[in-house]
Amino acid sequence: MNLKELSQTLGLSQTTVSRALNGYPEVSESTRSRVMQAAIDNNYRPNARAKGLATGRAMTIGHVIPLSNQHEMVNPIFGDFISGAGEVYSGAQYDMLLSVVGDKGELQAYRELNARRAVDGVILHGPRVQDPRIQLLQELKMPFVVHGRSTELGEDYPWVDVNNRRAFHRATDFLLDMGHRRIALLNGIESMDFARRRRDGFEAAHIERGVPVDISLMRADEMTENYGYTNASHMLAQSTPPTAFLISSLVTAYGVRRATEERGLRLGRDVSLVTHDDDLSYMKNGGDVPIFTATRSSVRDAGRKAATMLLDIIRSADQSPENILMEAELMVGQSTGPAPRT
Amino acid sequence: MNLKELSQTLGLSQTTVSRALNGYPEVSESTRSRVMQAAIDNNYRPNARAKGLATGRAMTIGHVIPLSNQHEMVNPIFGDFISGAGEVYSGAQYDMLLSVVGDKGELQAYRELNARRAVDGVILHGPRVQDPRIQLLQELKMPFVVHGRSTELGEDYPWVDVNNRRAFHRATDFLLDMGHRRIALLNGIESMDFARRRRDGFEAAHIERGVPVDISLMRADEMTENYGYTNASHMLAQSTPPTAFLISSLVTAYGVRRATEERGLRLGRDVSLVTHDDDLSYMKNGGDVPIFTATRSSVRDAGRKAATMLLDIIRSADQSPENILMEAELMVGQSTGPAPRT
DNA sequence: ACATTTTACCAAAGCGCTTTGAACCACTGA
DNA sequence: TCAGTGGTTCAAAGCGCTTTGGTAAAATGT
Repeated sequence: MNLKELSQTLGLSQTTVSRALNGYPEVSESTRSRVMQAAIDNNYRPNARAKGLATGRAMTIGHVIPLSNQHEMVNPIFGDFISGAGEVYSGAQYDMLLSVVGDKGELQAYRELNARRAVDGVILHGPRVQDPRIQLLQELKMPFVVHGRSTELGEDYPWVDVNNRRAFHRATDFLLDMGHRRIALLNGIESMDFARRRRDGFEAAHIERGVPVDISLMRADEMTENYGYTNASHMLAQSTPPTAFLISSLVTAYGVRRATEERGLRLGRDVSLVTHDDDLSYMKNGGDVPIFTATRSSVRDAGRKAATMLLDIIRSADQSPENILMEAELMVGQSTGPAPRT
Repeated sequence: MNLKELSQTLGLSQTTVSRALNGYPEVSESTRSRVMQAAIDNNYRPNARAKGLATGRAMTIGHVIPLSNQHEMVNPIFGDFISGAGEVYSGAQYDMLLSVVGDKGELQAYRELNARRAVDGVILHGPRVQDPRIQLLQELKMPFVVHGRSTELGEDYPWVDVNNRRAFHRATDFLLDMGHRRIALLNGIESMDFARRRRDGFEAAHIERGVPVDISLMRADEMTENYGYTNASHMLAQSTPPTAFLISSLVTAYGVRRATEERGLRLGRDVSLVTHDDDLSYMKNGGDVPIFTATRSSVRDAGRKAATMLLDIIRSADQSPENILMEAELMVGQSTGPAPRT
C-alpha cells in the first residue's frame, strides 16, 4: 500500500493524506483521524527511499567499523556501543547503517557515504592519535561525533570520551598508595588515542611521586586474552617481577589472571591487578562484588550520548561543537591488596 | 555533483551517462571511458535513495538485533557475525541496516522494515525453538536467512547453522571416553534453539552409553562469566562434584576456570572442561595450543555464508530453500584429562 | 542505388513521496 | 452587497535516478 492507493481509498488527495500523517495544522481533525485510522488499518508506512528523496534527509546514521588489519579483530566494545546508540536512533525514527571496512578503505568509505547521500551523519569509532578521518569529515561538512578524541588535532569537533588519562592516573595512584613500586602496564595499541592517554596518566602518576617507570614493564598491543597471559607469564618469570598490573581491558585481565594462577600466585595477595572495564553487557566484572578492581565506564552509555549529540547536531544545523567527558569510576574489587614485602 | 550536472558537463544526456556507468552495451567505448573518467574526476556517486526509488531495490540488508530482555544483553558473537556478513555485503555493493530492538518489538520491527521497503532482505538472529518471526517473514514474502534453526518449524526455510547437536554429542563422548561419569552442562538459555540442540546431543551421548544424566548438573542461562563461576562453585562444593564441565561459551568457561582454581583444583587434572568456541576475533581460545578443549566453529564464517546465501536468494528470485550445516571441530587443549580416580 | 539493420544517442515518463501555489467554500464585517 | 479572511483541500512540480520508446546517423546487404 502506497500513498496514492491510500489516498484513493479515502477519497482524498495525496497532499492531504501526507499532511495529515505528518502532523501539519491545515488538516481538519476529523479527516486527520480518518486518515490515521486508515493508515493503521492498511499497515501503511511511507516508502523510506521516496520519503528520503523528497525530503533530502536520509534519516539514517552511518557507523564505519574498522577491522583492525593486524588480526582482523572486531572491537569487542562495538556491540554494546551500537546497542546504546541504536536505542536512541529508534526513538528518533532513525536507521543505522553499518559499513564494515578494512583499515585502508576507511577514508574512502566516508567519501562514498557522503557522495551517495546515504546517511545524514556518522559516528567515528576508534580514533587514532592523529586521525585523518576527522579532517576529512570536516572537509565534507558531514555531521559527525567522535567516540573518543584525537590528541594532536585538538578538540575542536564534537566528541564523547572517557577521561582515560585521569582514570589510569587514579588507578596508578591507588596501586602506589598500596605500596606497589613495580607496576606493569598492559595497554592497547598506542596509536589509538585512548591508549596514549592511559599511558600518559600512568606515567604522570609515577612522575608525581618520583617513582621510576620501568619501560620493560610496559606493553601495547591488541587487547586479547592471550596478550595478557603471554606478557604476564614472561614478566612474572623475571628476577624482579612486577607486583601489580594495570590493564586496559577485562579480556586481557582474564589472561593475566590465568598466568598468575598458573604460577600458584594469588590475585589480591601476591599480585594485584586493576583493569579498565567497559561494563559490557556480556562481560560483567562479577556480580555484586567486582572480581577485579577496575576503572569502570559504560560504553553503552557512551553510545547513547554520542547518538543523542549527533542527532542534535543534525537537527539544529551548526553550532559550536559540544564535548562530553565521562569520568570512570574506580571500583575496588578482590584483585588488589597491599604490595607484598620483599 | 548529481547525474544531471555530470551529464551537462559532458554534453551528454542523463540516459547515456547512466547507461555508460551501469555497463549497458549500447554505449560506444569512447564515450563510456569519457564518462567513467569524468565520474572519477568529479567523485560522482549516484544518490542512494534516488537509485533505490528508481530501481525498486534498496541494496540494503537488514539485521534486527534482539536485546535479551533479561539483562539487556547484546549477544557477544554479534560483532563477529556482522563483520563476516559485512564483508560480503561490501563486495556486492550492499549496505547493512541495523535495528536494535527489545524482545517485544521484534515482530513489529520486521513489519516496518518491510512496509517501508527499507531493505531487500533480512538475516534473522538467535532463533528460538518455536520462532514466530520465521512465519512472519514467510507471510511477508521477504527474503531472509536464519542464523540457526527453529526446531519445531521444520527446516523449510533457508538457514545456516552449526551442527550443535553433533558437536555436543561428540564433546560428551570425548569426556565419557576419558572416564568421566559426572559431567555438568552449562548451557545457554534453552528457549534458544541452539541450546536445545546442544542439550539433546549431551543427553543422547549419555543414553547411548547407559550413563545416567544428572539433572542437578544441568544449567541453562545467559552465558556470562559469572554464570560459569557461580554454578561451578556450587557444583564443586557438592559432596559428589562433577569431574567435568561441558560449556556453551568461552566466556562462561573463564568463569568455570576461576571457580576451579579458586578451590585449588587444576584444569585438565582435577577437573576437565570442554567448551564451545565461536572463534571470536577478540576472544581467541589461546594461541597455537588451545587453552580449553573446545568444539570450534567460526561465527564470522557463518556470517559470510549467511550473507552470501541471502544475496543469492534476492538475486535469483524463488527457489527451494538452501541450508548449510557447518560441522564444529573438536580441538583438544589443555583443559581435559582422564577422570580422576575416586 | 535504395532498403534494412545496427549503432549511438536522447526526451520524457515514472518510482513514491513532500511541498509549493492555488482554489474553493463558508463566514465575517463594512 | 462585496471584499476580505480563515479553514480545508487539491493539482502539479520536483527530489535524482532508471528505463521505455523513440530518432538520426552510420554501416550493411542486394
